[in-house]
This record gives sequence, structure tokens and C-alpha cells, in this order.
Amino acid sequence: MEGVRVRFPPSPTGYLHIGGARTAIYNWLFAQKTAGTLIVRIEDTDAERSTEESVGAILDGLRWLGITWDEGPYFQSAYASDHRQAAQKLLESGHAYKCFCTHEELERKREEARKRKDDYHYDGTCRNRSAEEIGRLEDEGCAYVIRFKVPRGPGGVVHEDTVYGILEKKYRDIEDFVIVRSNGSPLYVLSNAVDDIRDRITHVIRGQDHLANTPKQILIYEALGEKLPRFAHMPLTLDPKKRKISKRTHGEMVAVQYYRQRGFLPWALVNFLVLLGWSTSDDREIFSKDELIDAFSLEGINRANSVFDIRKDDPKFFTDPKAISINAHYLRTMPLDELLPYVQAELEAAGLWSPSFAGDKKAWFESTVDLIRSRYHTTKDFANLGRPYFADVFPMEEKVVRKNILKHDNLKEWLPLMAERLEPLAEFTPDSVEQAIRGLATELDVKAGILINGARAAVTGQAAGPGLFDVLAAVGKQRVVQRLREAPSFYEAME
RNA sequence: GGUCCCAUCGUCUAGUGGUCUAGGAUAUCGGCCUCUCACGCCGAAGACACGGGUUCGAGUCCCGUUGGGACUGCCA
Repeated sequence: MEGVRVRFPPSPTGYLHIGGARTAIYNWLFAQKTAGTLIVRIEDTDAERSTEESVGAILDGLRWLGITWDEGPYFQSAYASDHRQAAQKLLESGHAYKCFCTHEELERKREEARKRKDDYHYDGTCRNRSAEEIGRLEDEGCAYVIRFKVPRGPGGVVHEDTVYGILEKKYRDIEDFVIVRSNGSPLYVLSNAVDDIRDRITHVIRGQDHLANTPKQILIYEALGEKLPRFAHMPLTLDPKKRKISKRTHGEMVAVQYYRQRGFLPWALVNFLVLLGWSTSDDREIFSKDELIDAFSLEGINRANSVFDIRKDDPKFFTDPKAISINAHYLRTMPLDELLPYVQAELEAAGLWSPSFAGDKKAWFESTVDLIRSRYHTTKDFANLGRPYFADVFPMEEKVVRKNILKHDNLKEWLPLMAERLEPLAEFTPDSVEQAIRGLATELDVKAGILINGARAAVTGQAAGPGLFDVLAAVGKQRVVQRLREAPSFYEAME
């Protein structure tokens, strides 16, 4: 496919949210796949709600996700004259007309229609005004909007959507819609189409919520004598109550930024989002960037809306479990080199980072990260659950101390004794440590598990973790010995 | 209300008339592994919204019902 040009046109009224990110991802994938061009166009014509910070946040979100674009960001507001010119052209060619009906009149008619339980469409009061009449009204200083003159009579707008197939909208179901406000500023339906024409967009890939105004835009394209792009509408992302997700009702949970802050790997998020409404017919769900670009196709997009299974107050999942599972999958399987920078960033943010981790302790750091990553879900876990490996101060869970240490009175002596046995070891490796501890267990005639679990609790404050001998080797002799010697203090503290 | 779109396990989905006693993923439960937890492996439970048609045969086609969604703005 030659010359594909697609666009992502966010309106800068907040951060980049999940739905927008997904739209951007689909456009990006399609551009990548076809060696086409992705354009970012900021639709900032709603001056009241648009902010500069928002533009920054959206672009920042895209960059973080790894979505690259080829042109832009363009700003729609810079092209207002294009939009006005198009409206003028439509006026001149008789495809649009000036409407002097006031807000009040229209509101009254709408209200009446509502009472009659009737469908309300603009009644065309101004559609057939004579030139003199229009001139007179203008001279009187009456404000007017510009409406598109929708063909009347039978028939309708027919087009084939790549995802939804052939769609027909009857002319009679389309009212003469406004394309320019009374203050002269163009409306979305016009400016979006005009911009797409100017940007030579070949494929409009956007949310299904735009399905309804596609016929209007097609009418505009045709009236302007322009070639139609291909439309592909994608299903919407809903919350578990089947409501369209939005910044307003869901807050930060639906912001890309939120996932970044909660320790998501950008590619894991992309991988999760692309699966919301798109799939291949084989069973693959995990894709590298190249694999995804290769596998992606508009035809694989689903028609039904999908539910983003956000779990607001679930103690176990802070978001869709599948998203977390994909993130965890990448965390434990991605090349270690690629993971390290994320871990470093987390440790730095938590004040646990030491330059030596990238210097003389690099090998140790890498093997430690590799040791613990298989049971973590987000990069945040390295700074929380991983604390005992990287710092001297870490939380001791009381429940764990009770269960794995205090329950066995003898550990009060055994753990310090273990320290005595470990301290002289010339080599502090999983093997040598195991030998020493199993030897001690035999000598004391206790099950090794008691010593092992007690040691894990004393050294990490946690009941779960990697194999204890690996843990000890990772934490290091000095810290291990010290922590084991401090074990008796738990008995005093708890008494 | 009107117009349009949609409908398979809790969630994401495969499925384009027979190979579907409906497959995978995730979540849940059980087992194996084992010093614990995770990973991994094995297993269980779990869905074609309903009703009519068409057909030798329907998850797959048609109609209706129900349910959900979008749009219905001088927002984008």
C-alpha cells in the first residue's frame, strides 16, 4: 500500500487517556505496517478547554509509549482560515447557506418536538431564503451560522467502513448541520474534514463514536470535490458498567500517566491496549514491536466495544488483571539489559540507588534483579518488595516475624548461631551457604525448613521470595550476618 | 423519543454453515515442583442473550425481542 497517511488528532483538554492512546496506537501500527506517515494534529479550536500543559502531557504520553509520528504536531487553530475558506466555497457553490435562526427559536422548536416525542431536525427555515432576504437580514446586523445543505429526496450516503462494512445513512435522517458558528469559527465536523483533506489523509482510523458524523463529513468531501479517504472505526473502550471511559468520570485511572507512575512498562501497556478490540486468529497475545507491526491489520479489528476491567477498590488488582499480567510477563521475560534502566529509575526515585550498581557492583545488581523479577508485577515492586536487597532499612512484617521466627523459640539462639557459621565462609555463594545451613540443621536435629524460613524472615522481613540460599547470597554476607544477629531483638520487641 | 452500531466463559477474544461434545488468554480453584512465594507444567470450573425462521445441518445466514453502546450541541 503506497502513500498511506493517517493522523491522530487529540483535543488538548487533559492528559492522554487510554482510549486516545489506543486510537494513536492503531494509527501508528497501521502507518508502520504500510510504511506510511503518521501525523499528530492538535485539535485546539475549543479555546476554552484547550491548554498548553495538556498538549505537553499528550505528546509526552505518546513518546513514553514509544509512538513515533512523522509530521506535526500541527495545531488546528492555525488553519482557521482554511476552514473559513472551505465554508465560503461551500456557500458559493450552493452547498451551504446562512441561517439566521436564533438560539431561542431553535431551542423552542426542539422543546416542542421533545414534547411531541418527535425527532427534531432543523426545519430548513433559512434554507430557501432569497438573496435579497439574506442581504436584508445581514444589513440589519442579524447574526447567522452557516449550515450545510444536505440533499433532500430519496437516497442517502453510502460508504464502506473497513471495520463495519457497508453503511448507509438516509438523507432524511441528516439535518442541515451547522458548519460555522455565528462568531465565524468553524465546527469540528468541518475543520476536521478540511484538515484531513489538506493533510492528504488516506485512512481515517478513529473511535466508533465518530461513526455518526462520518456521513456528514463525506457530504463535505463530496461538496468540496475531494476524494474520500478510507474510514475505519474502532470499537470503544468501556468501563465494567459499560460506560464510555472518560477523564471526567474515571479520573486518573484511565490516564496513560497513571500506568507510568504505577510501574508499567510502556510496551506492556501498548501490548495490552492493542488487544482491546483487535486480535489475530492464531493464539498469540504477546508481541514484540516488530511482531506486532507485522501482525497488525485493520481487518483484525473487532466490532463490539470492549470492557477495560478497571478494579478501583480491589486490594489485589489496581487495574485490569490482564494488563498487570502482561506487564508482569514482560518484567520477567524481557532482556535484562532493557529492564535495568527502569529498575534504576525506581530505585533512584526511592533513594535506594547507588552508582556502584552500575559500576563495580554491576554484576551483582544484574543477577539480583534477575533473581527477584519473576515474582514482581510492576517496576514499583523493585523499590518496595526489593528493598531488603538494596538497602539496610526495610520493613519487617509483623505477621511474618510471628509465624516464621517467634513460633519457634529456639530460633532465638539458632539464628545468631547461623550467623556464626556463615561469617567465616570464604565464599558466600548459594552452594556454600546451603551447605552451612543444612549442616547446621543436621547438627541441631531440626528440619532445615525451620531454619530456612526463619532466616528468610530475619533477612528480608518477608515470608515469600526466591530460594533462601540465593537470597542470602544476593543480600551479601555482611548484611546477612548482621540481620541474623539482630533476630533475638524481635523476641524482646514482641514481648 | 429518533437514527445508527453491537451481542461467544467474570474480562479480552478465536470462530466467516458441518472439523464446535465451542479453542486460547487472563482471573478463580486444585495438583505437581519445593525451604516459602512466584515462575513453569498438569487439571477443574466457566460462554454462543432469547424466540422464530432458512437449511439435511446454525455460534456462524435472515427476522423479531431483549440488553448494551454511540450520536442526537453554534463540544471535539
